[in-house]
Amino acid sequence: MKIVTRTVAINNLKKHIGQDLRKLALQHGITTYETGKQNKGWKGLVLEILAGLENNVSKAPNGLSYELKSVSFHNVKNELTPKETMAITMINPEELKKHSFFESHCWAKLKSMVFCAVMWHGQNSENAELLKVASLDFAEDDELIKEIKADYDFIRAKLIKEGFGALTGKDGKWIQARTKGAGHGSTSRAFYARISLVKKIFETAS
DNA sequence: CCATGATCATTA
DNA sequence: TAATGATCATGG
Repeated sequence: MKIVTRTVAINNLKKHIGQDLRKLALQHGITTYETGKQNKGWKGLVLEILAGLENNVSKAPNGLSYELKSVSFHNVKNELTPKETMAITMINPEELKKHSFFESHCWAKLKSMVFCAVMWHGQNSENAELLKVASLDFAEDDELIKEIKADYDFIRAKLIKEGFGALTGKDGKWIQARTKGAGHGSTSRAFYARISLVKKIFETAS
């Protein structure tokens, strides 16, 4: 098991900017689209490997103190805009009730992330280029963080007051508690970063 | 079987 | 286009 610091991970990723991720996925034996079935998580897996993490799709933490995330981008009026929201982490109802924002997994991951912008080529895209790599550290007194914390507190209060099932993607200004089930009846929830937040993060990190 | 990766489908 | 909810492939 190699030790990969965040800096090293970023440098590793930067070597691949502009390259076709699908080709790299094949080199590393990651199923993308070849079997006829789409693995929606393949980009994330490729990125983890490219960063030097020999991780699989196990649990959330990459073993270190940072998170590796990828976001699809597409062009809107000459501007590169995030196409989708970004999953941050799963919501554990018990932990959400007990922990404040700065004790939460959500914050732990958010404060030290590595973002990968990936070009989106339409649905069922078979290829994607790595557009950009950015790292970002949040400070606890960051203005943006205060607002995110407010969203967290709002969602937390709603969970306690109305229950887990009352949470919806409508809640929150910067982050939301969307459904993210296994797709077979069971549904859980996860924190998602709204597009506006993703965009802001990239502007800040640039 | 479930948690995790992130995208897909539908609606406005 | 944007927003919200639902879904799939993968490995332990």
